[in-house]
Amino acid sequence: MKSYHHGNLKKELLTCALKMCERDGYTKLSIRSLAKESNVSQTAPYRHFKTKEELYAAVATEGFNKLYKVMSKSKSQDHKKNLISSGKEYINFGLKNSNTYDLMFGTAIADFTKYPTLFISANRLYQHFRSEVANHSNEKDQDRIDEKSINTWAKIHGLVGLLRKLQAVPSKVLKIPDTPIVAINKISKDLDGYLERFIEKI
Amino acid sequence: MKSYHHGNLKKELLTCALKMCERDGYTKLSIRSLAKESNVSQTAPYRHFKTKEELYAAVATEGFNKLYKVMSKSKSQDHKKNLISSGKEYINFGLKNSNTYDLMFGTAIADFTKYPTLFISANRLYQHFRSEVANHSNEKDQDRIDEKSINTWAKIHGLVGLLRKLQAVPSKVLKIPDTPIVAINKISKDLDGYLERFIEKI
DNA sequence: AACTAATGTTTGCAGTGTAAACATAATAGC
DNA sequence: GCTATTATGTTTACACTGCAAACATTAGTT
Repeated sequence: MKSYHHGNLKKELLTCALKMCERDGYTKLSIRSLAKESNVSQTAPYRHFKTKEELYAAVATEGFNKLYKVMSKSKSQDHKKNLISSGKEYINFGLKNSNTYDLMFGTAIADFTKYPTLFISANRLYQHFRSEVANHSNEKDQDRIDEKSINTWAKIHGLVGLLRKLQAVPSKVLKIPDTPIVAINKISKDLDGYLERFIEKI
Repeated sequence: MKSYHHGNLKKELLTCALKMCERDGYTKLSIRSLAKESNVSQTAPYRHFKTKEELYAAVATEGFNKLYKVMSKSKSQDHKKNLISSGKEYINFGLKNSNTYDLMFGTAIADFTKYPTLFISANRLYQHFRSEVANHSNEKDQDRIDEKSINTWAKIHGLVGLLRKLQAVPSKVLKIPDTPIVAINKISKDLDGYLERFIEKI
């Protein structure tokens, strides 16, 4: 028999939201549909997430944690290997979890520093990435390390955006010459080679 | 006296939508609010834009045309100057017209190739950018030119994304050490120098 | 056992995208 | 010039949304 109080609704809402977000996109993730899929009343989620943005923030936080996990997997002595592995994992995450990725890096959450746990998760990810860049580049100057890190991040982030455009397009578009799509497609087909060249220029 | 038929509603809706989009963000741009601000009935816009996405596409197209305009302004003999100018204009556009920028490069329009005028505008912009990269790099191999172009574009695009995060954050956050925000802020304060170094690595 | 706080439901409001039925005006064919 | 057609406007309607307020039930403290 179902009790009035759910007991662990917040956690259940969050995992449900993550699932829905990935399945339907965050634009389709509504508080009401979330409530319905969790078998509670329409407004029950408001006891745990004051606004929709707060729910977004919670999902995004989970995203950063997941991404941190896969990016800190590789612990080789070879720093270059670590960085390449991280890059691949990042791209993979962006392509496979594209809807969560949007939440993490898009504009749905206006100011991510408003949500402490989100802020912390994002910072931790950056610090890890930064240390990999520092290790690889043998750089000492802290400002240079920062610049290289942002630099590299920006490039990978931009690349993910472009690869996703490629994904979204019907395949016949690939036959139209002189479009950015065919250029991206070429990179996509030799992503490993691209990343090798990529890393040389960091 | 106001006639039943507006006469030029489509154009008026579009300019109004552009204005509203920039003012309030594209998430706030609703067909109903657009209708209201244009002093027509709630559903009048549907005679000109079959869906909301089609309206988005129209706004994004205008965005690409605007961006093309400012990026093809510089016509120096010095190819490097042209490229730097374009980069600056791109960043500037992304920061000043951030909401339109989201529409152009975000996921609100699932498949931009579905809208021919949008597709054409985006392609034209890419071709222009690509020719600037080609001119600057003195490269002949077409595949390399494509890769360099995508490369550079990805990086600038990513940078815009990060700079916008910086913009969105309250200034006190800049005092918290060891965050990506302070790293981005450093770049932001010497954007010209950054772009100079940037272009050397293309 | 009783008071309080936490967490659930019901109800209600204003706003949304969009389909359908209808009204009016511009236009094309005769 | 009259009429049939088409383009473009309005009204109405439906299912959905975020969220506030009032209420119900339970868990935790004292």
